Amino acid sequence: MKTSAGAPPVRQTTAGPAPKPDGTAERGAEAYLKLRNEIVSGRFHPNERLVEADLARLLGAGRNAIRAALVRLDQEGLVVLEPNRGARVRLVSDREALEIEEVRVILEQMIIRHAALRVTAADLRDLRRSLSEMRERLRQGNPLGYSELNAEFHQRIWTIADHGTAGRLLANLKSQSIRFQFRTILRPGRTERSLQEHEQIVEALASRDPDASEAAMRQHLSQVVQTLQWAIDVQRHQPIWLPR
Amino acid sequence: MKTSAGAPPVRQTTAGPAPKPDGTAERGAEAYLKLRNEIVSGRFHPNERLVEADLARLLGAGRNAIRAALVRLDQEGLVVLEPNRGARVRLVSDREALEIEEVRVILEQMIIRHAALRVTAADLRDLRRSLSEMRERLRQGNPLGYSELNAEFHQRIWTIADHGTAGRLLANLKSQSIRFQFRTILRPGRTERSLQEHEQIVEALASRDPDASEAAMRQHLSQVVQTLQWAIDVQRHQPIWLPR
DNA sequence: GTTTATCCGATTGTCGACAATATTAGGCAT
DNA sequence: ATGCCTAATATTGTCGACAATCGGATAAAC
Repeated sequence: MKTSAGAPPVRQTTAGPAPKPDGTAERGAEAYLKLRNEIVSGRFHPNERLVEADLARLLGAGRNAIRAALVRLDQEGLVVLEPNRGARVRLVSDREALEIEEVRVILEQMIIRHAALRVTAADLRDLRRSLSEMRERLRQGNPLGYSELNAEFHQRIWTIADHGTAGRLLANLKSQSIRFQFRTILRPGRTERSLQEHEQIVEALASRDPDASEAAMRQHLSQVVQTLQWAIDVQRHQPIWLPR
Repeated sequence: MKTSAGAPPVRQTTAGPAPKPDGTAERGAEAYLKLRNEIVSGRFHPNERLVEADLARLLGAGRNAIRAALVRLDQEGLVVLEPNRGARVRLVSDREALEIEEVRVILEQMIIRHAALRVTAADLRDLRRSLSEMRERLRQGNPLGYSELNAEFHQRIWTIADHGTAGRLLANLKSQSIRFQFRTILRPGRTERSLQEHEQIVEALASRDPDASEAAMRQHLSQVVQTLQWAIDVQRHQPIWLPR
C-alpha cells in the first residue's frame, strides 16, 4: 500500500492545530500522548499489532513522529518493540500486574509520609472536597465516575508530597496496570469500603502523622491488591476487554 | 559542518558488525547502549549538549538511530530533550539524588524480602563468593574494584528475588544516580563498614528470614543515604566531575 | 556604552524514496 | 486435506535532502 496515494500531505509546516499549551513538549509529543491515551484507554487489544502507517493516518502525524512515540512507549513499558517486526501492545501478565501493584503499594506508602509532613490546610480542604464528591457519585450509583475521582484523589496526594521521582514512577506503573484497574473497580461493595478507607487516609493526613498516614494507606492498598487477586482468579476463565 | 564529507557511509546494508548476541534488541539498540554507557560512565558533563551529528560520528551510527536513542534516554531520565533545541545530559539535582536514593531504599527492601523467600543454596554460595572477593579487593586497597563488586552484589540479589518490575525500576534509578554513586564510594572508612553490612545481609538471607533481611538491607542503605547526604554537603562548595 | 535589529551558520525536524526484512498467499507434491 | 516451497505483498529500517528553528555575531540606533 502506497501511503502517500490519496491523503493530503498532512502539512508539516507551521500552524500546528494544537499549539502545545503546556511547556513540556517533547519529541513527537502530540503523537505520543494521543497514542498513549488510545492504549491506556483500552482501544487496542494486548498483543495487537501497531502498524506505523496506520497509526500515522489515524493520528494525523508523520511516520517518524509515530516511530518516536513507539520508542518512548516501549521504554515506558506500554508497547513492545521487536526489530523488523514492529510494535505490539504489551500484554502484562497476571503475575506482572501483581508485581506492579506491589511496587505501587510501597511507593504510595512512602509518598504519603511526605505528604503528611507537608500537607497544608488548603490541601486538606481540597481532599475533603474530593471525598464529598466521591460520596456524591457513589450515592448516584456512578462507579465509573467514582473510579475517575479515585485516581484524582491519589494524584492529589502525590502533588502534596511533591516527590517528583516517586510520582513519575507511580504514574508509569499506573498506566501499565490500568486495564486491570478498571476491572477491580467493579467488585461489588468495593466502593463503599474504598470510600471509608479514603476518609481514614484524609484523617491521618490531617493529624500530620506519617505513621498513621502510612498505615491508613497500607490498609487501603492491601484491599486493592486483594481485590486484584480476586479479579485475576475470577476472570482467568473469562477474560474480557474493553469494547472498542 | 557537512557530516557526509570525509567519513565513509558507515554501511547501512546487511552484515551488522555486532550480530546482537542477546535476544533483547530493540530499536536502535546498539547506539542506545553505547550512548547510555558513555553517559553513565560520566564521559559527558551534566547539561552538556548532545549534538546528533557528532554522536552519530562518534558512535558510528546513523542520525536516526541516535535520534531514537535520545528519545529513549529522555524517557529514561538520563537526558532531557527540548523541542528544536536538542538534547542535553540531564542534571540531577542534589534533592533529586536524595529522592532517587530514597526510592531505591524501599525498592531494595521490598526486593530482598522476595529474595529471602526464594534464595537457594547455590545462590548463597555465589553471594558468599562475592563477599570474599570483595574482602580481597578491599585488602588490596582497590576501592574502585570494590565498587564494581558492590553493584554486582546487589544485582545478584535482584536476580534471586526475580521481581522483574522492581528490578527494572532499580536499574533505571541506579543509572540516574551513578555520578553521585562514584563519589560516595570514596568516603574514608566507608568500605569496611559496607562490607560488614553486606555480610549481615547474606546471613539474614541464609536464614531465609524476610524481616531480618529487610532490616539488614535497611541498615545498609540508610548508611548509603547518610553518606550521600554527607557527600552533597561536602562537595557543594567544590563540585567535581569525572575526568574525561 | 547599552540596547535592539538583522543576518548567518549550526542544528534539529520532517519528508520521500528506497533497501531489507517479515508476512501472507498461492501452487505443488504428497 | 496437509505440508512445503516460492512468489507477491506488506511493513519496517535507513538514508539523503531540505525546511524550520535556534544561537550567536555583527551592525545599527539611541
